[in-house]
Amino acid sequence: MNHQSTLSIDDISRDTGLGKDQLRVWERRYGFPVPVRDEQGNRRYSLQQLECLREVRRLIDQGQRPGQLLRPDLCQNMPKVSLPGVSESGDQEQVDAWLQMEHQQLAGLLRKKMEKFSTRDLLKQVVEPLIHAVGERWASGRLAIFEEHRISQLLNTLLGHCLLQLDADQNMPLVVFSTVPGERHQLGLLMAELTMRQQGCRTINLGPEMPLDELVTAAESYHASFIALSFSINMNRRQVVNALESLLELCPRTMAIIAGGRGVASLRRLPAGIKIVRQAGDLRKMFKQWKSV
Amino acid sequence: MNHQSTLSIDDISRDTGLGKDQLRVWERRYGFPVPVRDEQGNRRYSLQQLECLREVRRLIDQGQRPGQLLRPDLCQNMPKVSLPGVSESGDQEQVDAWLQMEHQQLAGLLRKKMEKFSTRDLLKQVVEPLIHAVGERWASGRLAIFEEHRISQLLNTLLGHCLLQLDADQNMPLVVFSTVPGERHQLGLLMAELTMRQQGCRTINLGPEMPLDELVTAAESYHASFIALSFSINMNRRQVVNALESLLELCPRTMAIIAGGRGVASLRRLPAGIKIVRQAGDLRKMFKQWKSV
DNA sequence: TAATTACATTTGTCTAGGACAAAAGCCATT
DNA sequence: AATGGCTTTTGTCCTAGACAAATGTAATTA
Repeated sequence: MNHQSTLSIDDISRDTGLGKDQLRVWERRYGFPVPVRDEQGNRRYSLQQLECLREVRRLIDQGQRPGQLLRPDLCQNMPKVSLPGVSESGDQEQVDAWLQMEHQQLAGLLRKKMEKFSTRDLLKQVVEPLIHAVGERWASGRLAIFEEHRISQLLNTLLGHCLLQLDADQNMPLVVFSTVPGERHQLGLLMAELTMRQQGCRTINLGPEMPLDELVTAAESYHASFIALSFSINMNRRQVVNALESLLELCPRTMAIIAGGRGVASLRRLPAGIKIVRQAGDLRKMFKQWKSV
Repeated sequence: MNHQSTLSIDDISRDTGLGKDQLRVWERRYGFPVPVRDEQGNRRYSLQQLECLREVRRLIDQGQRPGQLLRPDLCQNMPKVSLPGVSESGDQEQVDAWLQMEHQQLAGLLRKKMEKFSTRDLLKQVVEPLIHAVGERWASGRLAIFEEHRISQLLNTLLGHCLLQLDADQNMPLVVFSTVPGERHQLGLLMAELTMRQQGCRTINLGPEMPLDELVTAAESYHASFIALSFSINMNRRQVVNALESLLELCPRTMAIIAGGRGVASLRRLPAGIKIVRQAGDLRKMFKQWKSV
């Protein structure tokens, strides 16, 4: 009795990241997407609509507005993705080659690079270009979702491996890492942890999506000096600011909050008392300041 | 203008995992939780209510029913958690000690164990007891959420490390790993990947929560022979069966689906054509069969 | 020219109460 | 113990209205 290859509003919401209310109100206002109804009157979407909505999601993330974009006939003629003048980095070709390799080969290659390079060089020359390229491609629709996941997962294990080999310095501060609920990307988190561990910090990574009050409790219970959060470009500003403000309220004054990642780099004004990391240099400055206290 | 230390329905939904509709309908039916309202009539919950709802969540996951549990005065007198007669394993004391260690020490210890033991022994003697203990403690409320996350994350990097050291055999089948949307736990996934890689399988881990259609597309594009899914005990049966049925419809006949984990071990009848892994031995049998085709 | 300010529009999320099917509990029968 | 049928419980979906936060646009000031 499975509605053959049509999807419920719940399926669509899960697979596109759009809210259920959002889907219903779009239908009411813009006439898209209009699903068929089953015998109980529940919405049933087609696979084509799912595909289309994923595209819409990407375009909106890039700054397009629903009112401009959504028209009843959208499934038929999807506007081409407007490619922003991407400043492709120099390693472009190399990264291209990596992305086209067979998976086991790529894994082997990265493992070798890991042994050859220092952690610092590995981040600069391998991890960052890869993450950057994947992000670019995904945003412009040139990379399948599952490919993004595959690479993320691979980098995840790779970075974890690096991390295990770096020892912490008991005289350096303890930093707790996480992301706010709704932010699932943890690569940025691992990169941040790696960078700080490299400087000798003691680090505890709680993984993604820690409820804010739990996060504060955790940091207190571990006697941490810093809470570090990472925000990917996909997070919308409102969510980010909202989360940071809530966190500030919950947090004791003695704890410093560090925010990093693309989702936060472009923020104009944000809650006072939050430190934003835009460059690696900012970190060193921060710890210097911390030591002098 | 931040509503000081009261939470919106969105906050509560995020931090407890309960649906917004669910919260509203509970209020209507059982008189709990009843939030105060702000000047626009929107619900504002207290921190106490959040705490209480988390407890409720745990109890319901253990099999209690909302109608029995929820009463208007619930915040005042919370029923004690009923401890099931846990059959603690023999390594109990050791695991206890691990959980109470300082984080950096534990990390160091596990790293050493990793070097000393074979992958197989590591899984049996370190990883499985830890996961089991964490699961037990979490379910009975003896372990904070953030502690569960901390250990999971640590094991995650540990397992990733093991994985990088195992080589794949070109003559063995290619297996793609993921979890269905809604299943966020990825430790089981890593354990499964490790187990199969140990037998020489080529593996691709797509990380958790891959939309089902994407998952099938991925498996086809990599020319995989198997799709392996892992289900934690927290998934409810309906979701599991539903997901598996949908997947079967999308999947070409030449692809085999493997399901494993606590969430699937207790299932009576499930869609035909899905292979369930209850013991490690099942795997060997499966591959033997595969080779003979 | 660039930054403010004021006003208009767009857009996401909330609300209420009704409806209904799937899940769980219960009881009698094989 | 297992099966089939009945009742209750429970989560999710529905509609349509409301409103504030975000964004765009125009006018004004430095």
